[in-house]
Amino acid sequence: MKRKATITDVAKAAGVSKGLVSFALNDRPGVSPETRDRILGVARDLDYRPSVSARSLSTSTSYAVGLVIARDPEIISADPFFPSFIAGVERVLLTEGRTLVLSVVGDDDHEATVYRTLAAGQRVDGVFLTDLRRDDPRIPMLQELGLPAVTLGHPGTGQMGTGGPGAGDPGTGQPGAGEANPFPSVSLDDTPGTVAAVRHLLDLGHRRIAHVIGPHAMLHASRRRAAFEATLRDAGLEPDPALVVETDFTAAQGAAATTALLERADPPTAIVFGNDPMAIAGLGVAHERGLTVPGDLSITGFDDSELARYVYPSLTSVRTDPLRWGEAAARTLLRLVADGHAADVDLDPAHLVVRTSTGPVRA
Amino acid sequence: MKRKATITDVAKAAGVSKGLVSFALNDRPGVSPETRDRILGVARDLDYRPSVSARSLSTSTSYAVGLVIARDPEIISADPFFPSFIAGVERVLLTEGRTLVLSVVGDDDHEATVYRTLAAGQRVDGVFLTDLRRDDPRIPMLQELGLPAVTLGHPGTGQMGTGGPGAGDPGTGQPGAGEANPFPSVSLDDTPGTVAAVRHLLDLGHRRIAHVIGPHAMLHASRRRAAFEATLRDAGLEPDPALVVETDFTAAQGAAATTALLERADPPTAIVFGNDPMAIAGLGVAHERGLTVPGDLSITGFDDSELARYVYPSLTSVRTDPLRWGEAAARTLLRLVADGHAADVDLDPAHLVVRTSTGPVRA
DNA sequence: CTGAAAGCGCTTACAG
DNA sequence: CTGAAAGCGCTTACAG
Repeated sequence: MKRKATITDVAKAAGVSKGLVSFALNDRPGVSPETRDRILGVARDLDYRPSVSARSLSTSTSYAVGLVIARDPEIISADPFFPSFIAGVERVLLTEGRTLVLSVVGDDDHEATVYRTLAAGQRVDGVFLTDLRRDDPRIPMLQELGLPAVTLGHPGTGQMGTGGPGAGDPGTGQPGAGEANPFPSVSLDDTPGTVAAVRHLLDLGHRRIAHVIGPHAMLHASRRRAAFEATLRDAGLEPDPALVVETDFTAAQGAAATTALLERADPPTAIVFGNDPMAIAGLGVAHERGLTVPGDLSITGFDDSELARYVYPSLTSVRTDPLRWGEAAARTLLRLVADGHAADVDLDPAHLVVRTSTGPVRA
Repeated sequence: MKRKATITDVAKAAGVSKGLVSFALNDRPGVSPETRDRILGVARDLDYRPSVSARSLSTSTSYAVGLVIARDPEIISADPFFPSFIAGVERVLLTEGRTLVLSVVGDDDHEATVYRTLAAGQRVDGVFLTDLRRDDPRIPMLQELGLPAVTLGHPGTGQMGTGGPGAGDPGTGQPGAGEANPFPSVSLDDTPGTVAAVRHLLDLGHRRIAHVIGPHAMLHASRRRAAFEATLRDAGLEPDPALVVETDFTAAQGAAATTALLERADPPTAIVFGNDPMAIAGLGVAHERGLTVPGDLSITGFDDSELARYVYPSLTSVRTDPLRWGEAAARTLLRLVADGHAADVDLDPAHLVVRTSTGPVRA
């Protein structure tokens, strides 16, 4: 294990100044081609790699971006969203020589501390903001800290895309409380997926459709709920609040919600779940109670994880493509950090993937 | 967004030298209590946070550890092992002011590059080595790079604990090819879990038991296979190589393996799967083919993920506790980085959690 | 117990 | 096109 070569070693070996080596390496103008090639050759021979901390100190740049996930460990491991999202992020970071700093914090208190520490210590140049919440306190905090960020979805309207209100899209909801997003957003509108799921069930004759959603505090939960209810109203049905159950996204609460719904005097004939693990747990509960799916109960999931296609019956789900989402978010964040601004990105909206867990309501 | 306070600001405000501030902050001896308190007070007032890159540059320490995962994104998101492991790691990192640098690389070529870059750029002070492979090339590489590491399991014998060969444990296998582990290991012996799963099935009367394992190149796959076969031999049965199917750990290949096994002229009456997603996919295939579980087919999983208890029938699985594993690995790595050495850790071995996906063989 | 200074390995004006 | 020097914000011997 030989001592690491520094820029001084390279300069000496190439017979030039450190400054020139730096210029050559970062290919900035002002270095003659021959000198440049010579320097690069020497650097390669010496297996020279710049020290990130030295660069960071000079440039006030960390060459890293941060993701802090404020969910219970149990949920994170059950829900395939984040692993896929992260894989997408990594895909672009790797080619850009950037690094991902990941933080998993249980509760929200710790969350603020983590952001402050990351920002103050210059650990990261920017962060991803996921699981947007109503009047998300992280947005002003990040602004105050001067830490660039990219939001997943619009803070005003959840994850909504540019679609905007109109064109007969009943799930649109109101365009936010007027608060503009100071950060670029990368959105994947899940409204069409939710709407399609409900319409699909309506078309199959279902009239009592339940909705098992994520934490109310998360914007996308309330937005999906709005889309869900608007679609019902569009069909002339009055949404029954008793058929909406809030959960923390765990399979455990998905199962509990299903049990509660099925034990009602007037149980639903279909349930729309907020993620696949809950839907799979719901499937389990239905089977356990001797119900057949979709004969007695239709079920839809959300996110279309790998398992969706392999459970029995295979799960009708809404595909959101977390991998591409991660890629787009990373590209946007890098651009924001580099240029000081970046345009909003709207990915292809979520769409329904119909499989066999949904069927006609029993006559 | 006010300018960040530096150590110079604190020194000035406290009327002392930068050096003394540094001593006070890192509570090293040689600062009078009163001065110390004054400095700390000023630091708090100014909301001072040391610049990590400046500290890194002075101390040649990055205050970060690395995890590079060389699996296909698809697999990572299906398998809850890593998310849980990472959550455990974070739990201890957070309290130690350390940070996790995560890298996800598809293929193994990129893997080496990533390690070299992390090491050369001084991005991390140490790394976790997961998914140990036969004669793992990463071990000599890391040694050469001078990058401290902690291995999950012993390189010689897979994930085996200290249990060692003997005490009637048929799954022990040979104690490695003599190559000593230059790094401390944190092990969670999965042999007892595998043995218990097979014995459980044998007790239920099963004689044709299949094994759907992970990639052969991964040590734990071959070690579990050895444990599996030894347990069968112990019961006087000759393992049938045709009943062992290698997969890449995806639900897709778990499903395919199940189909292949069930289409045999002499299908198995029980299948032991290498992870839960494959087992759940296997469950789906069985149901799809009109088989009942466990009536016609018994199934066991591995890792005991959250979903295991909520599918139907609930999945008998082997609990490996990735969260505690992550905590222990992080503590060990931090100790190694700080002290230059750390003792091996053996966690409680994996154990079987019996649920309802296993039952007596049909008469 | 405290201060002044050098050094970590880069980048970046500033001169020539 | 190239060199010499200052500076980024810390830590750490070295003196006193």
